[in-house]
Amino acid sequence: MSCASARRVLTSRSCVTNTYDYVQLIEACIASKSLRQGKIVHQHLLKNGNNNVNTTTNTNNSTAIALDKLTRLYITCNELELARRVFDTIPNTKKENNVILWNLMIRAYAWDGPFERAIDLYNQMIESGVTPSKYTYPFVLKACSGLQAIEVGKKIHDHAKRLGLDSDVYVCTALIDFYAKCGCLIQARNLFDNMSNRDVVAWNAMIAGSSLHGMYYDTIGLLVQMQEVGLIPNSSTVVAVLPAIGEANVLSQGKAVHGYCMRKIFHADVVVATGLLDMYAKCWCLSYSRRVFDIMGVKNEVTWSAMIGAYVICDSTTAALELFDQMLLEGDLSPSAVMLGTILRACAKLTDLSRGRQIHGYTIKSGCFLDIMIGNTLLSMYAKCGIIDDAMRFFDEMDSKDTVSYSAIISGCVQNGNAEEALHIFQKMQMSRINPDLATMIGFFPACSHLAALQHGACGHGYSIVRGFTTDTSICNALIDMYSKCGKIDIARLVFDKMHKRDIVSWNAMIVGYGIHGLGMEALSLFHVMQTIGVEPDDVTFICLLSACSHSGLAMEGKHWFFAMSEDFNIVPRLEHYMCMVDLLGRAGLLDEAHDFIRSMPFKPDVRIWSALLSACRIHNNIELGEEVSNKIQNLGPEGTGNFVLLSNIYSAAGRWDDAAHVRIMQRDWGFKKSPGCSWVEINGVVHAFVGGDQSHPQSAQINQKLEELLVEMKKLGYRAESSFVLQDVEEEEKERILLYHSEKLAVAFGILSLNPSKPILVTKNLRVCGDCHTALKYIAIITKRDITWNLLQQNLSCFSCQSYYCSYELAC
DNA sequence: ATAGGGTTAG
Repeated sequence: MSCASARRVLTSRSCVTNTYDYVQLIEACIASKSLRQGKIVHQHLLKNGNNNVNTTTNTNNSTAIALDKLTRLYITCNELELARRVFDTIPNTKKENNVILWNLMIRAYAWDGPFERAIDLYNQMIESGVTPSKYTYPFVLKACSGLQAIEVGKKIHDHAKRLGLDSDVYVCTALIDFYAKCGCLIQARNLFDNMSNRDVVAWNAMIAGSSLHGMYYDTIGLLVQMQEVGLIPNSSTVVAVLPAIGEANVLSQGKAVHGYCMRKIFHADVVVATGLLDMYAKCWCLSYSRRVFDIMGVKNEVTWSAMIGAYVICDSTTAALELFDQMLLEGDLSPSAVMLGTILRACAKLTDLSRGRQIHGYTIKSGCFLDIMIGNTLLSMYAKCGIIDDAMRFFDEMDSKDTVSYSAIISGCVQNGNAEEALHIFQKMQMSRINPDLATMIGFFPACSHLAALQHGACGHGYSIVRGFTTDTSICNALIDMYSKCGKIDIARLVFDKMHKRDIVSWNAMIVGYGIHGLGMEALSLFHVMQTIGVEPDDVTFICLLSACSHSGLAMEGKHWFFAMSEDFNIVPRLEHYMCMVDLLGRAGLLDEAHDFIRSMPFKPDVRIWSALLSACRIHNNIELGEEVSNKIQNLGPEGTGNFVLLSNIYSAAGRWDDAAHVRIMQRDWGFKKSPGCSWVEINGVVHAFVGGDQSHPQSAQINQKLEELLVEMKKLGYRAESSFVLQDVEEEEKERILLYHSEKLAVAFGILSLNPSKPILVTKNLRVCGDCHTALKYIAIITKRDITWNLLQQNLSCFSCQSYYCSYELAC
């Protein structure tokens, strides 16, 4: 019966007497995919057909057949919910021998999700006593790999084995595909090797699995072997191979595959062409990507997404947004969640908050707002645009959070200068039983670095070893940074030496580590090693190297490498490099040279450049130049927070109290706030912070008492309060009191009280350590026989006495 | 076929 005649039957109100007629009507609807007509038949069946149900076994049977057909119709028309509702009304007794209908239903879920329902249905099928067929397994296993449900999949593998179906080519290929997609490449390979007849599909499953997990050499090896046994790679093989080539950045291999596609005329296939486009982008060949894109006859939504993504990968962010606009103008396609995610990442890269907010609105309208991937991208976009409060609120309001959500907020907090909150969220993450993965840890270690939270960092290191992350280069880079900033330069070097593969970040991080420890010669010799083994330094390397020279007083070497940078390494110095040089010359006491250097710069000096010089004026007590530089900073406008403090301190130290007060008043009038000097110490994983004169700590009384005791002992050894560091005009005795309650000393005293005497005390400070505290610490270390170490956070505000960022009392300063 | 979170410098 055709659909048109079916419509006639229904609209003529002629009586459909027998359910068999319904079956024919529905079959007509399936053939023409006519959902509307199908629903009308369904209504009739419900009204009239019910009368027939339960009358005779015969009609009952045919009703079941009609319901079976209806289920198929709804599946064909992508109406999964309707299909399921009809499916559930078919009595179990009528479904026992109908494996095909079960398979169809499971396939529908495996195709569009929710995957859980495919697995539920499979289990229900077994419970109802229906024996799965070889067609059942590919579907239910696809659902398992979609959910990465390894354990469930293994159980299903057992079922198949018991039914003797695992030797079937289809089932076995499905199993290989499942194991490979879930990362169980060894199991997949075992099954593959034991197969008696491997067809192209089986090879493709194995290749796709290796490629997906970035196993480049395995992937290419399989591709070669497949041809050796006489099989010809098809377009699916090519599509499977491309991601591995892209990830491994092997352009030559990518071109070879492209050539193969041309010969086989695969390149006209949208999927193949999109794969090629993406591969070229990952090899940073944007122009090739664009050429593939431009000559494509058919482009679909994925193609556009891939091309826009290609621009984002290659840092052509503006071009990505332009192409997106062009696509919207052409008007045929509406952006998917994946594409919106890509656009949001472009906004984040450009810190284009208004555009990001606009896309956020769009995701709400289009409903893909609920997609967890989109949620995470939005979260990260807000964090990268510096709107951490919005990011936090967004995070709290997210319905479901996964590892990525936590990783994004943790690194977001660190990026926005709130490392303490990052550690806090990391702890919450563990309480909510979401396991930190590799990327989480890469975000977590910098939080430890910022707080010098060595215990947290070392725990994270242990966890990373257990989880097998420490073979990863980025993890090791983060560890080098963490250990060196927590004062453990030796461990940092150990991590560096043990690394399987070092990239430029590893070398830079290690050089910085030496720099902040005042080990300029080690930094230089590492730089030398780097060159002898042929590692090309980048622009960051020179910033690291110059700052290392600066903090070790290696002015000559610094100057040499600054000029060599552009002459021998073809690296054009940026403003940052010039800043390092001003800092280097200034610290070395070459104030005039530094000043001349600023005048000769090809850039307009900004606040940071002048501040570097001003700090040098403070170190070398050059009031005249200090005043001049300070005026320059004031003329630059209200960016120079904190510089008033520097100038005021210069006056105070010289006893020019009126001038100092004048600067302070000016600062107040300009509405600047000085960030308070703050010191902290980590005790059993808890960070305790103190500001000067702080009495808010629960153990404040004990701390004060300890300090008074120490003062007596220190005086016996010859300590004299260095009152020039008290920048207020008060009596000597008062000055001694103020100095005693500086945040540095509070933190040290608390460390002595709380930590086992055998344990070293690491005190971290956000600003320069006061010279009196520096001296006092040496006495305290001797009196208490403790290993006490400073850790300074701000590069520009290094240790007052030795001008190293990080300094141990044992150092000769 | 496209796809979320990540390391170094100032």
